Amino acid sequence: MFPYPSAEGLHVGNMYAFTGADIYGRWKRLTGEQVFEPIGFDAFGIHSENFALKSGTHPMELIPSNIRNFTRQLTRIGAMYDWNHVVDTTDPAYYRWTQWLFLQLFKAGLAEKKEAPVNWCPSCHTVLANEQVIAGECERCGSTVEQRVLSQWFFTITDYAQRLLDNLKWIDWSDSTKKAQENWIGRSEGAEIWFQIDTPWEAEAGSEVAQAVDEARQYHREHPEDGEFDQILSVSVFTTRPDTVFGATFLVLAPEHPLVEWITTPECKAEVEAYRERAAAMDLVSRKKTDKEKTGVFTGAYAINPATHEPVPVWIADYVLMEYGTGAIMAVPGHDERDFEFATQFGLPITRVIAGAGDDSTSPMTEAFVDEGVLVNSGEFDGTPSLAAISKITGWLEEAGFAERRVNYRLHDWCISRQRYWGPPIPIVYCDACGTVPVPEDQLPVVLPHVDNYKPDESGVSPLARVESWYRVPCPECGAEARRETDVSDTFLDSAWYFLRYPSANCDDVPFRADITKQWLPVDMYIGGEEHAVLHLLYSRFITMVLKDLGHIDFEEPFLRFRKHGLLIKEGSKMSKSRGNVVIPDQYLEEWGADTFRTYLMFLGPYQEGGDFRDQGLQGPFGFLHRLWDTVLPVEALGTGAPSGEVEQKLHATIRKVRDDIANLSYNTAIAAMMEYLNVVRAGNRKVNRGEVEPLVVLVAPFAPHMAEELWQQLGHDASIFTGSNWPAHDDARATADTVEFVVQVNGRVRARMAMARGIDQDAAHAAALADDNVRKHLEGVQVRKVIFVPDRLLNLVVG
RNA sequence: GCCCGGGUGGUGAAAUGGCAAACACGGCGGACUCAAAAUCCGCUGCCGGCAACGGCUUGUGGGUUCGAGUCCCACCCCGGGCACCA
Repeated sequence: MFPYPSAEGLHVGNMYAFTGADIYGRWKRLTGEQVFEPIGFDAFGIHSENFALKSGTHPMELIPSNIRNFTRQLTRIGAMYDWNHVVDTTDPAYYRWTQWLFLQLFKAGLAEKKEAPVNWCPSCHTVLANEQVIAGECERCGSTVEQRVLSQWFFTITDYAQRLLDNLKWIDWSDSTKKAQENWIGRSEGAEIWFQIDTPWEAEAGSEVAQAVDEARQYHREHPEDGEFDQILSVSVFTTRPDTVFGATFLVLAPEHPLVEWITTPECKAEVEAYRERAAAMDLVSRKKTDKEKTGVFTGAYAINPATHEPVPVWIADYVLMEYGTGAIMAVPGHDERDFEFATQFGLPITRVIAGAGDDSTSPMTEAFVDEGVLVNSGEFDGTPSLAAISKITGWLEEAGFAERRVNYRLHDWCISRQRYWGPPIPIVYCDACGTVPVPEDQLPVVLPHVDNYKPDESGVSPLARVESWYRVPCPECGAEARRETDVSDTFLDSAWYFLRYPSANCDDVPFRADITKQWLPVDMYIGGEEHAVLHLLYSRFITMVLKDLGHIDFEEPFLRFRKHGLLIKEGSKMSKSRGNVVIPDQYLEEWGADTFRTYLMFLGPYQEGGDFRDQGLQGPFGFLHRLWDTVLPVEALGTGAPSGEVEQKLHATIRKVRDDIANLSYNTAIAAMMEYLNVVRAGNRKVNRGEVEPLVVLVAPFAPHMAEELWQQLGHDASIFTGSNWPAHDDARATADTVEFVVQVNGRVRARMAMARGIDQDAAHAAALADDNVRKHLEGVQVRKVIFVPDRLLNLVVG
């Protein structure tokens, strides 16, 4: 994963991630594979822009200087990057193709413009992401955040929800990452159910509502086969619990629901309007707080429960969200905690329709019963187990024309518009005559102009909207005066396709060349932090699927294997600027060298779980590498005999273990195995042979490439250790020792350990055990009832 | 509330159901040194014992098993993610 080049410079977390990936790549190369290991810079986005605003340096100067600094640091960490294929998302030669990508989605109908509520900080004059709203206030200035409705570009990623979910079954990714995506996509199966409005009042003659109802009635008379009339005068709800429909004692609509205007009675109008206004002003984060007290108002309207045929009141409340399902729910207070709370607060009826163990149809309800049970108070379905009733009742309502089976996803469409400056302009032109016109591909890139005042203002539009000379352009179709889109696109779009660009980074005429892409992609191994589990990794998958569907590539998953690495902490606590405990690699590289630093980072804990960085810990790998150096040099002092005996066995076992551990990213135990081997080689100050250490130099090369390279040359090789395939072969037969340490237990407690020949049979082992004094002592006066024999491991004598 | 991780010596951590604590750090003792650093050697989970050896020990409580850090059930704590998603 390429870094965001911050002004602070390379963080040790970056280096941790990159080193882990580099070791895997270097190991692959040592085994003779061709490896492409690229690096680049994800340099657009609000992060850089905010830093630029604060520091007073324009992003167009700030970013190149940050990239220079990062490049300097990255050349020192010992990674084998291909510096001829660097990608920089802010380079017009790159974002030209990001804009091209937008156009492909636009032409395929996957990009659409629609109104959407956003968080707005009235003092910073900017749209805020949900993460930037803390307790209803702007994280930077503390002003109360408002909700605004803006027109934005969306990618319809929801069209791909099922496929994004299905492919998770076969891609080889860390389980926790797959699980996070599964939760984010949030598939729920259920039903859409229609509740007909039982209008208890006559709409004011001549009013909009009365007119619309008349039109609908008229249409229905002419087209009875459509059933449109029912649709207009009914509330459609989504539920995963159709089994509880007999307990739906009221309906709740989201305050923004369009039907509210139609059904609210004149008496309730004032209150409803006031409530809707309040909800509209509230920021999106605090509105969704679960611990907030339930609020809501009655619309005056009633709807007919299709199961009970009873009228139920229709309310509006902000705990129902317009963007999920149909924006309306059937409230079942007896069996849903939120509905129960709402009903209790407003004195609405609560009916039990599912009985748990020990309940009957009249058991009082003091809290929502959400478990499985048996249906009660549900007409002909009484006695049905609730799980089975889900399908039965759905079918029954379907037959009567009141329901339809439905799948809903929590995943929302991807809003890619940003009313900011530091991003690629969205390549669209608005023309009065031609409408929304895509910029022709041969006119890309739409270059982001250098703008001195790029600070966002209260208008809610991008800073580019103040640059008339830039946004006034002739329409590409009719030539009339037209206006550019002044929003830029989301940074996540830049990073959703960069892996495709890497191998083709030097191609000017296409985003990625077909032959090169075929050779190198999809990515064989992708390593990165869990913080990107959903956004980046999901968007990349979506974009790849789209490009496959549009015929640009022939695979639909970008990363065949993904492994997340863990989080590095410092002496027990999270690294942060405010704590002042952030580890800057520079000083460590200076003091210890890249080889020691890399090896330590990989040794301090299991790579996929993270670990605790302690300065003292560097001593271990430092000593190990130095001992290796001292053992190999001077080369003339090394003996020439072939490895034999214990050293030979340990060598073969070590080669195998290091290979297996690197393949599993278990770097810490790979390093421990190499240390153990070196300890055996050096034990008792024995004479060391060349054949015993030369393979170790190769094993250590992925971790300490500089030193390994030097030792390799000292050992007389001309070419780099990473050319050809120098990974040593091992022999499984020689990796196992002839004798094993065998354990004798009495009742599961170890009473003796003895060296035995490998492959010894039970009788011989038993005889040897009985010859041991301590074992005999523990067998005195008792009878052996059972003997457990585990070959080459242990003998357990069970006595009683 | 839901979904992932995790809880093992003084510390970072190892351990296909089969010797808990590999590998390191730190500490203690020793060699070298006038001395210190560096380096090298030895010891180092806890309790008892001169020792042989014995007992105890992987967050808590139960269970399965000849045998559990590992599997099952219930719970506690820590880290991360999602969250009024019907």
